Amino acid sequence: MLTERQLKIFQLIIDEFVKSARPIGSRIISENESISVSPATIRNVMADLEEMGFLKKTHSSSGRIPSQKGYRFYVDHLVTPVTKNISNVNVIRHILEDGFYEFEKVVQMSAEVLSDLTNYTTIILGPEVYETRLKQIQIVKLTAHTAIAILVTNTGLVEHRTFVIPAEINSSDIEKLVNILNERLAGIPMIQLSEKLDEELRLLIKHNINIVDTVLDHLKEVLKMEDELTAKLYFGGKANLLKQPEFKDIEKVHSFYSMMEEQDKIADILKRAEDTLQVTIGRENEYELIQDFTLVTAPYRLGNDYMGTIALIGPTRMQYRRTITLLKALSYEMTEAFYHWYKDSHLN
Amino acid sequence: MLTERQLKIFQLIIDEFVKSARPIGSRIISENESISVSPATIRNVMADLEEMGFLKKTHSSSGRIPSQKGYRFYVDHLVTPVTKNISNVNVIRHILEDGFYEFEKVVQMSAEVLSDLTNYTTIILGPEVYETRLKQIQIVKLTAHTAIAILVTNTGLVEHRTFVIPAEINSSDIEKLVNILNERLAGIPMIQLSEKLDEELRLLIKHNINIVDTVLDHLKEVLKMEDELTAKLYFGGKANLLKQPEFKDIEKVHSFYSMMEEQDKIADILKRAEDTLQVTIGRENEYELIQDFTLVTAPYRLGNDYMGTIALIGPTRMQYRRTITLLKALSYEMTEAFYHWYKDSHLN
DNA sequence: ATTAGCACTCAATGATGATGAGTGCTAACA
DNA sequence: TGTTAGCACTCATCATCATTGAGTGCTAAT
Repeated sequence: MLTERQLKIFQLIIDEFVKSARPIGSRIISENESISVSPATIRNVMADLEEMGFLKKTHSSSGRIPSQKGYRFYVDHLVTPVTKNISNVNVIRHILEDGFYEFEKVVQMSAEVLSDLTNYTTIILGPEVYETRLKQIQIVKLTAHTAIAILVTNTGLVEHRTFVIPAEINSSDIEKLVNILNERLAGIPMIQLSEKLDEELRLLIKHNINIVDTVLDHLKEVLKMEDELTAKLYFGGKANLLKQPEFKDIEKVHSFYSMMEEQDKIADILKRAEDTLQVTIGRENEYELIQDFTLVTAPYRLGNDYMGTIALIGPTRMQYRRTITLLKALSYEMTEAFYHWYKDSHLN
Repeated sequence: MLTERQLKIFQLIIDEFVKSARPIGSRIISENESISVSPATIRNVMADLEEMGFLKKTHSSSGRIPSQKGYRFYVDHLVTPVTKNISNVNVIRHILEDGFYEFEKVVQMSAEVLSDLTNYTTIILGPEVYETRLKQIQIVKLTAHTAIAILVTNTGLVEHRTFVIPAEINSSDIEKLVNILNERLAGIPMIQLSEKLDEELRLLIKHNINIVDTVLDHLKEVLKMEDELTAKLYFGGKANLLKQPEFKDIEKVHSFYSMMEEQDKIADILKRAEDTLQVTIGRENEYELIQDFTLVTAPYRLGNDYMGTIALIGPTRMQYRRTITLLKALSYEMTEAFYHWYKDSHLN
């Protein structure tokens, strides 16, 4: 176990390093008011901490910087349990209360605010589509041979897609079609729509409406919506990390942005974060391109059901306390907001 | 006027500089097969070109790089009139043909493809909303006290927004409301919807439907859609410029990204590009933050009406011929595609 | 008009030394 | 026995300086 003094010095080193991004020497620590021992003593402590693997040097006579193990320990044992930082949490709450008009916009705004507050990059994974159900479908004839299908989900997401229709089809047929679709498909999980249409509705529709098969084929394609159905990612503060000194060479910038372009990979990782707030530091990340960073993730829920994940990416030299506090707050507030928002949508 | 030899050497210098991004010396030029004079002679020619303002030096004994005036001259007089680069143009055409299912996606994909083909950053300005009209409106009740209004424009754009409704209001009232709205508002320019509702429909609606004023107030707000109504920007290849050697220092990267965040400014600039293909080089740009770059813009149309602008941002050291060819091709193809797509939408 | 030759300029590179922030170790001290 | 002053040592950083080489402009010869 660590002595109290060791802990204190360790914490100070982390704090200083997070501020300055430069190796911390014994002198800087000794200048802290709360420290009454000499630099030499601190050097001894530092040597101990290094031996235990919490600190490391950049070269043989440099100051110390936290190791990955050091950060891990810091996060697990030294990050004090969320002191509610009132003003910042309020910012978040206000957004969710005032601006709660639309899922996508709320999420997008949250991502941006969180990035502004932390100076890191936010990624929010939207609700799993497996969970969302069709609320209503609408078809709007746009030109003589094209129409737009609009799908509204129970989560308030609106998806739309244009498709080709034969010129012969008339408006009242479309109206009938829409009616049948709504009667039979409302409440069905989005992921099953296409299948249901094919298996259960095709005959029914053809019985009732004078409609060509191609329309149904197109509609089936529309209902598949492969791309749209995978959960969406919302980004905030993509450019924020440019401010961090660890990005002084272009190479890192480049690799960061190519990482951010691999949305499938990112989505995969965020999907796994269903449980609770998680901090994954450097090499702990499975995905290679993130191994220079720390990823902090927290789920948000609808009631008890996992809905999606909020994530922050920053340098391993991260303001962990602040980040964790804010992320916890946001995930809590989002969960709350969604609860109030949707609590009656379960009823109908 | 320039002699033929001066022209040839000038062109070679530009070509070389575009490739290498390094000042070009007389030796490099003399090594070109098509040049039969000695480096000394080339130096004389270069001195002439410099005196005329087409070239400049980075220091007193360096090779030459093109000046802004040089690029201007190159673009105006030496860029050969678009030799159709078949394979690339075909890529563009395929996207527009195969993928023409939805305006937004086509535009987004075009932006990305154009960026991939050029390695610069693409910005596409969506259709002016002043030109677009309401095709149909739909209201979907989402929860007991919220509803989503969905607006489809004649250009196939789908906008939606959630708003609060009183719990009392019932579905058949909403249906009636939607009917009236569609009867009276279809074909009206998006920009006037809110006003029309207030001035002409308020009484009519209240006459026919048992509805509270607050609903209409909310609806009026929804129809305003301030943010959504300003033409949208679609980006492609935002990270591409990182590859260019002129971005080796982080400062430039940073200023580039802050420039890209000023969407209003960018939209303003692109709106002015209604006429024809324009190349604006460095300081020719009014907007300061772009003055290190070259902006190439081309409009796309619906018939003869200006719809929006396609733009490429790259370093002044740009592959002008290629860029211009591709941009012309894309603007032509988009105009064509929209024409075929919408030609009958004028009729109804 | 062209070009070989030459002196000159300057960015880029690398070697050298000084500086200083930092260490570990030893010995003295409380 | 834990703390600390003192000291030799390490190494990144920075400035200085010389070298190199790619480039120029000018002059004189072709």
